[in-house]
Amino acid sequence: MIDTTQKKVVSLDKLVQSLEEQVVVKGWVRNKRDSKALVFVELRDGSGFVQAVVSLEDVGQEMFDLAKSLSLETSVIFSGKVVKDERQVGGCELMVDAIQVVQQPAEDYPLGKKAHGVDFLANKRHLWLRSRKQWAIMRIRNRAKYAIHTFFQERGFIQMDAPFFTGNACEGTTTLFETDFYGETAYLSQSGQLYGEAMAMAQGKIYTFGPTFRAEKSKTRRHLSEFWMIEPEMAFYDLDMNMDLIEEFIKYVAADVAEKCVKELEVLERDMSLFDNIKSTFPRITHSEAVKILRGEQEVNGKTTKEILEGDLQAVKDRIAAINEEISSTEAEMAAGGIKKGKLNWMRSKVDKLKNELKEQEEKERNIPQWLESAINFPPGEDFGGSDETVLTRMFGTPVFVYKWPKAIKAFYMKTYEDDPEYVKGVDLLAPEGFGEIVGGAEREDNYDVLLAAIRHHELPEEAFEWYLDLRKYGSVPHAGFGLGFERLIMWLTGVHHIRETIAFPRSYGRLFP
RNA sequence: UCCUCAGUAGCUCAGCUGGUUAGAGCGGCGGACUGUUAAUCCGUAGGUCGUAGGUUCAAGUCCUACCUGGGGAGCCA
Repeated sequence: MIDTTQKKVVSLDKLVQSLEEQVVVKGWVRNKRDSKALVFVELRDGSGFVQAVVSLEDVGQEMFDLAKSLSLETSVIFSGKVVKDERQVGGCELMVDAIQVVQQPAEDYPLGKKAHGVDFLANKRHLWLRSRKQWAIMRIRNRAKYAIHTFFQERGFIQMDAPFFTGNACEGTTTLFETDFYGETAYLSQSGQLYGEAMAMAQGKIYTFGPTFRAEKSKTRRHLSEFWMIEPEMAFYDLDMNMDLIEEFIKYVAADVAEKCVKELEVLERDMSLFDNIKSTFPRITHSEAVKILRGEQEVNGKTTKEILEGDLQAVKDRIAAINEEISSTEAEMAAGGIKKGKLNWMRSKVDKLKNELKEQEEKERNIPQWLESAINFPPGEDFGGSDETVLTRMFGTPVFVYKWPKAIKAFYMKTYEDDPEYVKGVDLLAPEGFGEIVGGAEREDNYDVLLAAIRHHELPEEAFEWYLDLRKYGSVPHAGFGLGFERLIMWLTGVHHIRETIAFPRSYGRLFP
């Protein structure tokens, strides 16, 4: 039994500050390697990681055998001396003098050290969260959330909570979850925006930060049934001010995460060029310009979509050739024999990785011509598909604002251009690297008659919008706001290619457990 | 709802135009190794090949339906 009251208990992220001291650490066994007189135990405690070294000479046979018997994810308390070791990631390791097992699992830990498939991991999400990569993502999510609140709080925004139960499908477009509300049909909220507008007329500048629900049977890596959204709403803001705010906001959050989550981004091997690209001014183009760019009628930095995409396609083809070459040469080498087992394993895992990359590249090879086809033949006045967003941001390499949208494809509450009534003052911010639309916003229609006409035109139940129309009746002002998909932002910041990894327990089509 | 790909050991996968008794690595277990970083060596256990039909002398392999999952479309953040 280790007397934790007599010794200094240290969290692993701070361990290096206690060099040459006797300390106690508490955590879980992440991995273990043993030999005749040494056991290496990799520990994690939530704050960080360390390698603990148990030497037979130091601890005696009984405790050494205990160390040897530790299995993955055993919860433990170790005491020992912190020693400097440049070979270790944290710069130090723990020379153990005593071990206490808190709980030793009776069964093998289901998650191995080798890669698993997505379905298996999703079913073991409650355990998957303990792994390094998920640990890093959850910490970045936490930091981003903190940064978002800080950003708005420092600028005088008031946080508000919009209701989850709503009486009507407010924008009338998406499929919502139905529930029973004391005998009445209620829906789970798909957006807090309309309520945010009411609060903005009371508080000036507000933001919501809560869950929203969409019952779309989407099976893509960008969709969730339950996700978190940040929805600021500002009185006396027009579209330009809205875009200024979005840009400042995104830059602030990204810079904060880049500064405060260095370790986490390292674990994720995030390509840090993102955080440089984001420093430049985000281009602002109208929907009509975006269409021209897609169709190849307008160049970006002297290049057309055709030139860029054909270049990308060639690069993909070269990569495929290179992968195939590497796979066959490695396999030939393996078949030739005379290779040590360790090396052979290494080669085998290399081939596995290459084959996976090959599948991805081949998918790209199939996709790019379709993307180009879709871009070049893009019908003016339509909304963008996923590939069009990818193509568009590919042209710039930075986030891009697309504003001034055709009225027909946008929501009823967006303000019409006074001098160009076929267009509305909506704006989307598209993230690069294929992450797609992360922000959707607009200046809201503030004229009572125009808004009422829009509600009727969209055949929405007028009585449900009476209170919303009231906002235009009593002291209506120009106002604007936007919605940021929190998980999409996290995807982009972390570079993970699946939105289901950005939230602790994702809810998506076909996934209710764990 | 539609298109598309997949389901073989606990996990990740191989299994060719159907043809003896179903393969590997990891993990497990037993043993060896004084410094290892999913990556030392030897041995060992582990499978009604998603389900149900069908074709055939013969089905993991071909056909049909269904189930489950991946990716995408639609819709969106």
